[in-house]
Amino acid sequence: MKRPGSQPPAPADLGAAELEALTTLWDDGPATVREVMEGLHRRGRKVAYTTVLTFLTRLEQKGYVASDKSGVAYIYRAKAPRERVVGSRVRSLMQQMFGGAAAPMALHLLRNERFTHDEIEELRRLIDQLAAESDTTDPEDKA
Amino acid sequence: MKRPGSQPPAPADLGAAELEALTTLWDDGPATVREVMEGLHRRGRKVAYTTVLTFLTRLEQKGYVASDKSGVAYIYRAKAPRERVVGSRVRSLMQQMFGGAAAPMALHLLRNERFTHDEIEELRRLIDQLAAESDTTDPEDKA
DNA sequence: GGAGGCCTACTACAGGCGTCGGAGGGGATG
DNA sequence: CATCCCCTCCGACGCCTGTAGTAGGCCTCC
Repeated sequence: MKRPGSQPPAPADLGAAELEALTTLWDDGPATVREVMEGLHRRGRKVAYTTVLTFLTRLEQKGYVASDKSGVAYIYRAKAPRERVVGSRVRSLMQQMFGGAAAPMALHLLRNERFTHDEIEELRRLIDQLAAESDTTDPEDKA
Repeated sequence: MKRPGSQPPAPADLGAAELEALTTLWDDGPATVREVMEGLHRRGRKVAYTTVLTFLTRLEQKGYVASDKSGVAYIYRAKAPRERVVGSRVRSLMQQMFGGAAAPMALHLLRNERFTHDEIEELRRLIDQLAAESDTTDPEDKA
């Protein structure tokens, strides 16, 4: 019972470094090992070429990236959608720290982090929208 | 350069299981190894007595809990404030997944999770409050 | 054709974490 | 006293992850 399939990016079996490598692929698009390495270096993670190769290989085994041989070197590209991975990590933290409840986490964020005017306005718009939906949807399933 | 002091709970050097043990202490108050074990069992983590002892010992080394010999067994109590640990984990995830930006994370949560009427109202109140503070505070440092 | 450079594959290793087992001490109980 | 039981200490093991060295293949440029 290690890792069942490989298609659907499982829960959160990614280390910090692996995740960062995957992030460079999300941000910069498909790339060779060398390019990913340069991306990591730019982000301040000074790792050796073979180390990056290891990350990419493991990411591929885990189903997060795919590679195509094209010309001289393999080109790696992210296979797992960023949103999916982000969602899964957020969920995981929510589970660990807030027993799976979203509201406390949202409140925590709003209370403890700083936001600009514009961000606050954007948040408010979204809240208003949620409130509107909630008014039209929830009455059905209230009791 | 392992772990400098031990007083201030460092970034996030806690495993999932260790964190869960710490959580039982937060939730149920100071407890013996056996009690923590029972707490973990209730939460669905079926671990052996000595395993729990290991968690607690490591947590103590890391400065997250303290123990006092009282009578037959040691009583362990959380030393690290829950809020502090929660904050640090949230920050860490925010760093990893959103480049350290709070707003995208908040928006992500609001967009992807479900909230009840009441929760939405509470969020709105908080947003309103932030907006008000922002109006009185930010104009100073706008340009 | 040999030297140098880039690429991949294989192997390795240390530290962290989850998980225990067994040894040893001390009080309670038959 | 012999047993039990509960507690703590020590040691261990396997897996995951970060990190990398080395070997071997292939192309290119003297």
